[in-house]
Amino acid sequence: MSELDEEYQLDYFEQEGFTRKECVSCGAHFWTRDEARKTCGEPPCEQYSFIGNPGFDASYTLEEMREEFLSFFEDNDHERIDPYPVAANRWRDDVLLTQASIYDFQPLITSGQAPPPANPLCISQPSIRMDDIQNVGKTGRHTMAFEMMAHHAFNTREDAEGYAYQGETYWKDRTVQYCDEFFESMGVDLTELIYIEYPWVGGGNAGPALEVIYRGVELATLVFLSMEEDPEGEYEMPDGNRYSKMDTYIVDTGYGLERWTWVSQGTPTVYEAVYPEMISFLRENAGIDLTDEEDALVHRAATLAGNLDIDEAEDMESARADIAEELGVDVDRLRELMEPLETIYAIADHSRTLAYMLGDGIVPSNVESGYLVRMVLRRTKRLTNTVGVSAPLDELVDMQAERLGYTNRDTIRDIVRTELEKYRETLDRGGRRVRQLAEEYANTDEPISTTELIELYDSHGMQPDMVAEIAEEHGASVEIPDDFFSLVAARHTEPSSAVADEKQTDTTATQEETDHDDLKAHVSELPPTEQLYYDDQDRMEFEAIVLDVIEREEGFAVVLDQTMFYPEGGGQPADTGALSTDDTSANVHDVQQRDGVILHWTDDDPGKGEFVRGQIDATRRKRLMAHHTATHIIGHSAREVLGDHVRQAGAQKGIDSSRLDVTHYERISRAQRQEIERIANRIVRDNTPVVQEWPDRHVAEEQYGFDIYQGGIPPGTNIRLIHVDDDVQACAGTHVGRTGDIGCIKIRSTERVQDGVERIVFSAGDAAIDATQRVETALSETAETLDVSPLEVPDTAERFFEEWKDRGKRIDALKEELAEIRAHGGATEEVAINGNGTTAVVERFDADVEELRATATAIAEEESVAVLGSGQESAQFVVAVPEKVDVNAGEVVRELADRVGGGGGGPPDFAQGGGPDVDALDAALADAPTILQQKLETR
RNA sequence: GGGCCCAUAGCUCAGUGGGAGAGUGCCUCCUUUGCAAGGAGGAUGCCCUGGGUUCGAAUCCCAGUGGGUCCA
Repeated sequence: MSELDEEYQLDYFEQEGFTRKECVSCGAHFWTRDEARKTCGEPPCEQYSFIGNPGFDASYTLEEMREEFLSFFEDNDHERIDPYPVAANRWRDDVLLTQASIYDFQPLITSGQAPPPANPLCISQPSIRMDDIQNVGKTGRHTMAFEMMAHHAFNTREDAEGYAYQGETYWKDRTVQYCDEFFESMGVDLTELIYIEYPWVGGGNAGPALEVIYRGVELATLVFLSMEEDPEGEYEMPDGNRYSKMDTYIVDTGYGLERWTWVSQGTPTVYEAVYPEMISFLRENAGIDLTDEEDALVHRAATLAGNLDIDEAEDMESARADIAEELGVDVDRLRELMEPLETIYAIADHSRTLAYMLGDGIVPSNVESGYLVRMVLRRTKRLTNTVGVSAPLDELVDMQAERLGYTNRDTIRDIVRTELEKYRETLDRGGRRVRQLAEEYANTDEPISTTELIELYDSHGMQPDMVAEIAEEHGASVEIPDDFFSLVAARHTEPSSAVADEKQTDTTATQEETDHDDLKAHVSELPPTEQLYYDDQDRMEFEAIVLDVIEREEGFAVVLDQTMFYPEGGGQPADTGALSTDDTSANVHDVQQRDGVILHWTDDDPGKGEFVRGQIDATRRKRLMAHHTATHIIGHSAREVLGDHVRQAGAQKGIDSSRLDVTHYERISRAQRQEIERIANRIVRDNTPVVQEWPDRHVAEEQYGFDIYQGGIPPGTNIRLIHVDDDVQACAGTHVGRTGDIGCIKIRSTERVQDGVERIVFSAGDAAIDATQRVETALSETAETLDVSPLEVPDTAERFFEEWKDRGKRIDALKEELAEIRAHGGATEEVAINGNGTTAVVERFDADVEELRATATAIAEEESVAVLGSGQESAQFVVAVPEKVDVNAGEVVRELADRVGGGGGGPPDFAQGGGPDVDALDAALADAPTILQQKLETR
């Protein structure tokens, strides 16, 4: 018996008369009340047996089931928690989407650094898993969007200290008991339940776990999260890594809402149970009208399929043949009936996914979660096309959004429409490209090359099957290689230079690491520095005692008992200034925070144990404060103008300007920019106080929502909130006392930093005046040059530009005329080249090539060879040869250009060239007749 | 965050180191009872911006701007 086996020896199992058994089919260990049971009950060892035979007291809708679960646990002393957004990157940076309820509490709460919102708690957490996207609709059981119902309890060991929660709430026995009781409340015969031992591993944590099986389907997973990865650990888990026990141990359960709803209804597929209205709407909309006989056939096929262990779309394809045979129908007929329905199931699921994503404020983009939304949206659009759903996609998403209770439905629809328009343009562009390519290939017997296919997909977003469809309409064939997507992937594996870069970065990182470790040793000995900068943000002087001085390669790191210097963080740069004693003064050029200890980087050693006076560079700090508060105001104004989906995607405060990156699905127009600026300055004029408070984080979340975490999630039981007008944000930065202290805010530019992310660059206070004046100066100077008033500059500039273009045209025309006159008017002299009447004009006139060219052409039209040279800037030749003269202009030019140290060339009838040696120009021209004669003779 | 692609007439694009092009649209005229259409002629352009290479850059190189796309 391995160490882990003991973990499953529960008192509760013993009291209830469970036996531990080994599955005769797969060897898994499981617990059951049924003495006669031989297998673990889960596919492939056993099949589903709930379809058409639920065994629950009643059937439930999604909403009813959710309520049953939550109120059951509420009745058992759990607090009901509102679900978190599906955009998990709003509180953690390691994942994009919420995939389970435990995600809500990682990493700060699971590690014990922050308390849970309630303990114990229950929740129904919307989650999105994109791994199975191609199986959705096909297998009858996969969904991309789902809700994970869960109850959680957070515990710490008795001897553990310093955690945000203390002691044991409950652990394994109670968890299993709750599970039994909940099943019982649904009217289930408990002898049918099976608890399979199934150790759980994920994200650096692990623990024993039980899978709860009922009638062939897994309805819950009870995870006892209690270990962390540790090479020295005593437990070896199925992933091959070693783990050791943590001080915290957490009950992490998962009850899939969709599965419970499905099982309660016993329908052939999960989709019919979960969104029946949407399915019937889509069926009607797509004109899928089955006869009673067909309907019955589909139902029987789905039931058979449901009872098979179909975990992949490919398996469905092979299973289809067996099902068809069993039902005594043709497999193609069955496929014809089933496929449209499968597509509709997927559309319903994807629309729900989109509603969650967009409703929770994910903005489509070419990066991160925004890209995931875009992928799902485009996929859904393609599905609606294949099955002939005519209802617009924004309406489908809206149906789900309404059901899910989102209030920002107008924005959701707007984003869907904007995205669809973008997709349409992409397809237009790609389609044209494919047509063009197809026409080229149509003349050959070759199929369109794989290289082209990859290029079309990777750079132009054209799916290979779409390419095939379009190409075939235009008479070209396409062969899609089986390993197409791995070929695309190969294109993304890094070239050698990138590897070198990476190594470079690695060394730097290692250096920093060493640096960090070294400091860490010092820092761990020291108490956290008291932060004075929050007490009175206007004070710029303080007194402190030097606790330690760490000598660095360059300069010193000074640690004080308390400080007013703000360490770099939250996009706000560090303060600078000085630390002085009676004897010395050290400049502070950087300030950093490590584990609560603030390090002042100085150029001098103030002396350990000394009493120092700190003086902060007040101008710099005040500018930073004004910019920081202004950043909040700009963000708030942008949200007001552009919509509630606007979220901070990054920010950097500065002395002269700051920037705020916000999520938005279109370019910010000039009018919108000006409106944001107007609102921002109105807030400044209102001169409202900027208030800081330190509420309990869960109280803050409850009251203001997750939007307070614009700049990341701070640790701790209490968090610092900054109120600016109606805007509330968790923020560690320093701020002005009243909005009026900012003076004014000037938006300087907006740029698109990524698709879906707009950068707003602005200046506050003095810096705003400076910036405005610089622009004004530039405008004034331009106005002076044009000799008009600044307001007339745009019209005047446009007029000048137009005139300038007109003059260019006029000059070109005049050059043509001049060339004509030169050629005809006897201003040139013809020389005979040979006895057959071939003549040439050899001339130097210092003009630009344009003019030379025009003249040469005119001369050639008079049936004379033209050899023209110009000494303007460099030596330039133009040679033009009439059609009937057998001389290669290119060869002549090369000969001539060689004599001025350059080169040249061109088509046989017209060539140009030149070289840097202007002094040799005349001599070269003098040789021109000879050269021409030679060229003629060698023919 | 990274890779790749694109920027030329109002629009769609060709041109890949030496003379800026096609189709469509536009203007004028002709044909036609009118429409659809046909014929003839014409005007279109900082060839995205700034550097560099070159005797010479729409074309090659670098940077920037704007857009697209795939991947994590």
